[in-house]
Amino acid sequence: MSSISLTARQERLLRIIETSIDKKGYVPTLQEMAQAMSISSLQGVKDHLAALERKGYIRRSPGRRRAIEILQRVAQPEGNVPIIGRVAAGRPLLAIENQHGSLNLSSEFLGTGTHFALRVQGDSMIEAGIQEGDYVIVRQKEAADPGMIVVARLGEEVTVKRLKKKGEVLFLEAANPAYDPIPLTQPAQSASSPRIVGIVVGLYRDFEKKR
Amino acid sequence: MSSISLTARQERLLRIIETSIDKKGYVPTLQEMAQAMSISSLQGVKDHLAALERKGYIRRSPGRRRAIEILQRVAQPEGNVPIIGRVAAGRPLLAIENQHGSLNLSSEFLGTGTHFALRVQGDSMIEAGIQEGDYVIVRQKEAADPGMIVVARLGEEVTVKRLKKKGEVLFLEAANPAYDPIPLTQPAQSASSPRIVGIVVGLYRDFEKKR
DNA sequence: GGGAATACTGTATTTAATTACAGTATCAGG
DNA sequence: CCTGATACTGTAATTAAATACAGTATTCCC
Repeated sequence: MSSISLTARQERLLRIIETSIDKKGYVPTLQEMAQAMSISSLQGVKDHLAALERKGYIRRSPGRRRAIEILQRVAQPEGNVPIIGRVAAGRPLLAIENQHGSLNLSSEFLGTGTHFALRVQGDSMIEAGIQEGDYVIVRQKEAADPGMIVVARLGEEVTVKRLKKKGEVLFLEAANPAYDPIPLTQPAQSASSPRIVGIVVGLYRDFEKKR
Repeated sequence: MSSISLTARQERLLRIIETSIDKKGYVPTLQEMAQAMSISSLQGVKDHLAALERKGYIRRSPGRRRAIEILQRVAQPEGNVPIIGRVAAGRPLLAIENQHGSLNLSSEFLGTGTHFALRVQGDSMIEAGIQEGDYVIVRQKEAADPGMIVVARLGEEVTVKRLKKKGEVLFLEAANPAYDPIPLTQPAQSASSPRIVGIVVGLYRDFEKKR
């Protein structure tokens, strides 16, 4: 999933083209691109397009108007939920290297915010109807209400747990009683202490390829 | 979800435009549309576009090239799974009146074929991890292998069941043992006898709005 | 320190694609 | 039976938008 890197200006132009296609449904003209990038000459835009084509991000049909085909996107389109693999402690959660594919859900099901999907390992949430191999759809958020199913980071590991409140203390509790509840200090005192990274808003299960 | 109806030719043109946008990412030219519709004059295409605009399906920017915005689609875009409401015995399954919205899944998760989504009512499949209110993603198919979870029509009702084989006879069995298994005659002898309409390939659960 | 890539300005030219105009034929509704 | 909508053919005119050409400045790297 790696690709030739773009300069800041080239990436900005590609984003402009992507946005126009997503919002209006058609490709902008060179003049519109020039305006959006604050370039007064069309040649500047042409140079950027040539670079984008050379790097394999777009394909043009010479001479033809608005005939730009996007081969590789830089921005995730609306409703596109990236599937995250391993979650390393130091790295940002949504690092590109980590993406194992994507799920596309209508925004009516997602609501607002940044979302990602995570493959569930183990059977700790089996009693909440979440099985091993399921994808949980997570909205990135550091606060959650008791009763919600959350995704939390414990050092190098990421787990799906239910948030419970006993007295004044918040606990991360597995639906499976075989696991012990984990107390939560809020706000997190150190980098290694448990931290909520998001709340589970949806679930997807694939009955065919249990990879 | 109702709208002004299109003539056969108008609908065909709209489909051609939609297909071009979905596959290539940009709007076709009038000449390309004419060729695709086997019309030798551009005026014929212009007339159809005028009708589509008047009926509110598209929006054009006069004079500007390839500036067609689609306001209302006729064909479901790739990966778009319609959510079906009630399933009446006489009517076709995918009747438009019946659509309650749509789920959008990447084609990597869908595979080939026609799909629809169905909201699960009741707890008959709770032991297979399918809960009330879940959406099952169904691939339309009349044949299924034993062990698969299928959607079957029994007169006016539609149920989600597991297909089992006992000797030479196929049964529709609920995961919940409180329900009795239903024998299946294959091929179906009459309109009222049980009939498989599809196999369950995926499941989506919304943790937020349990409408 | 020279050459190649990036990142532009500015004007002139060309052409892809839309419009415009002038017709013809069919069908449904009042 | 006439009017309005649909469904075209065919050619000419127009213009939106891409090219082409001639430069300049900056940065990176071998």
